Amino acid sequence: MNIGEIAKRAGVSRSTVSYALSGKRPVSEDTRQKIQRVIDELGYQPNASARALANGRTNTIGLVFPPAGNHYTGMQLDFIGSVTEAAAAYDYDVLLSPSGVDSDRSFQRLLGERRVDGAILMEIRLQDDRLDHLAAVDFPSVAIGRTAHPEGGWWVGLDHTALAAACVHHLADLGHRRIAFVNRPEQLLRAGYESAHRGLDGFTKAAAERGLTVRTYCCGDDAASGLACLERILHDDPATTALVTLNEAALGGLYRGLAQAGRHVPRDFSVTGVVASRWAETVTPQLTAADVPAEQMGRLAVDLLVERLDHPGTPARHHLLAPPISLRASTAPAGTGPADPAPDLGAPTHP
Amino acid sequence: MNIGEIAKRAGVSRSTVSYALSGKRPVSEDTRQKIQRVIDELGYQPNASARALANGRTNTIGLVFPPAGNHYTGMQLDFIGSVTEAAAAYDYDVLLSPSGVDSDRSFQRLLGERRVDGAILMEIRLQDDRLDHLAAVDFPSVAIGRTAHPEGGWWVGLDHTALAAACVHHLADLGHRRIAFVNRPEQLLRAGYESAHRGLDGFTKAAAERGLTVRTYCCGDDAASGLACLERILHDDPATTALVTLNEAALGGLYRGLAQAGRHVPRDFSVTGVVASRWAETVTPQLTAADVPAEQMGRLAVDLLVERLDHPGTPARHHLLAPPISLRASTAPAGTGPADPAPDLGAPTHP
DNA sequence: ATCTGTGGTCGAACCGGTTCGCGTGAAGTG
DNA sequence: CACTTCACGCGAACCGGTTCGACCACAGAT
Repeated sequence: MNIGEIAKRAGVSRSTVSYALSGKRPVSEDTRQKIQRVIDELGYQPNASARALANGRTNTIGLVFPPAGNHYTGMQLDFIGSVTEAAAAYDYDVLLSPSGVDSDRSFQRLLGERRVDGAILMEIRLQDDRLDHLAAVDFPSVAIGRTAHPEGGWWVGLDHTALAAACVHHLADLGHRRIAFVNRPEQLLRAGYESAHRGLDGFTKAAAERGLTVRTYCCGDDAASGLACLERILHDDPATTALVTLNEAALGGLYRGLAQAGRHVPRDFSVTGVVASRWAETVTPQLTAADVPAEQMGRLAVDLLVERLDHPGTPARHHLLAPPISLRASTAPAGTGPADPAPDLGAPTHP
Repeated sequence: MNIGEIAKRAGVSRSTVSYALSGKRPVSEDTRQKIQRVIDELGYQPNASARALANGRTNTIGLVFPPAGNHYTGMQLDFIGSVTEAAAAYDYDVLLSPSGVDSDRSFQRLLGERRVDGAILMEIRLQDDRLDHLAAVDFPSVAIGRTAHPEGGWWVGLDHTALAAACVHHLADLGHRRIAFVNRPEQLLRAGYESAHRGLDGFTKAAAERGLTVRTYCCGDDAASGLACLERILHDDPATTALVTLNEAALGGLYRGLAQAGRHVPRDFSVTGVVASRWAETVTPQLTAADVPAEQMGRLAVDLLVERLDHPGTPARHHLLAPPISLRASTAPAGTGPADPAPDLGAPTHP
């Protein structure tokens, strides 16, 4: 079931079969049909490894998606799905690598062993050794996210600074004066995750601009952490009336914490942030948030990578997205509820 | 940067380098060190395609994960993550294929072009043409899920029948007499998805056994559908006091519907089902449910596949899991709330 | 001193494709 | 009619590994 077998049965040489298939040289209609019949009959498909070896391309792209903390987030799922489908449209397959760093065996395999033609990286850090490495060896790649110095790179990113600022302005416009920021886990912040840093920056600057009183928190990527975080927020400043979050996995926990503290959303407390729409719509009341356009980003990343692969030497391109805030039901003007919380609500307990 | 270059610089033949690397024939300590030095110096890594071509194994497994309906579910994410990590531990890479059927280009590439040594399939149907095809050509694969006739196959599955029944018994024990079943989308049921069918079976039989009054519903995989579904449930039978669901993506919508209808969970209405713990813990109150052990299932699937690859001819094995129900906060004895809902609650409206 | 065994190495063949150079015969051109 | 042009097909080399058979040197056995 290899090309030699086909050639033999069709009574031609191996090269003729190859040319009949690729069309890179003319082949008479007669022999082409003869070959095609044999191929259909035997159900022949050329071996991918042999082809890759011969022409130096694997027709595979690598998707590097390190676990964020200990588990994977919903946003990662959206990226994986959209990247895979976009790649399939270009007849590329996608190879997964859970690598967090440059030195991971899996990362080394991708590059060193030339398993993939190019790579898409997720969970970018402001200083990212993987991207540095890739740039140093001039390996075609596209980042979903951007480093501290994205100039001259290929990436598709979200303007977390602007998005977080927009959330602040939205709350400030509604009259909120004391708001909290719920970030990704501390370990990710320390590791330099760009969304965590840029989001925090945007929040802090916009809050200063509007003269707001703020507190910022790190929060684990799960509901229990969200609950605990909300309890800390209300403990630290019971007069807080709103929060902004980047942490979609904690969202359910934040809501639960508010419910347990007797704060009704949005009457007593407004919640907003930067979250994929599927999560924003899951909670009750639905979250007013900047929707992360994950499918679009995945598709754009593949488009960029394919362009880079097809036209080596093209100057670098990128896309910086800043989706608008979708008004749903979790924010409301401040002060419609009690301005000062009842004294016994300061440190809520739970079962 | 190929093996010939290494050989030249080390002053030996290509075959000697190969043997030094693989250890399949003795190589003197001297030459081995000489070779190793050159390799370290040049950072040489053998080309994966060439190696795959020569020894007929790609060291890659395929993960076939069709979109469920139009998008991907959280459970799929958990599988993808755990499969990828388990595979990495065996030094296997994972190739993604979003194929729904046998004839997809991406599926054909995986098999016909021999891109992978084996495959793991998700979203199994009771009659699954992909599995039939794989069995026919004796291609090593493991299913996450089981068909109508799983005998003699390799799979790791969840006992949806028993799990759904356990939910029913749990509710019946609490005194609920009128309960609803919220299934996956109708299109998936029609397509023969095993979880949807076996879950429905288990629910129906157990309900009959306990003499309960039931209604069953299909529901889209998103919050809006969940809300709509709950409205239908209360419209069709306002006396319903509990529901069982397999649909984790609809969960948020179901809760929202209950809230809008003025039914307090769990006082007026109990909710349970078969749902991954990360989702069960996100909603408020947390869901009492049979937790889908997705990470464990992914790991087991990889274990089975690797065993099958390493020892061809081993008799088929499988794992059928039936995790217990985790008691959380969404179920309570029936009848503690109003037995008959207030008349104006029959057909709730929403903004 | 010859035979046998074995550690160590090499050259060549092979995996299954692609591609280059060349040869052929027929058609087109002056 | 000689001369180019081009469609068509073949054989051989190549991609970068692995593996088989053979060879040599030196050890221990007889």
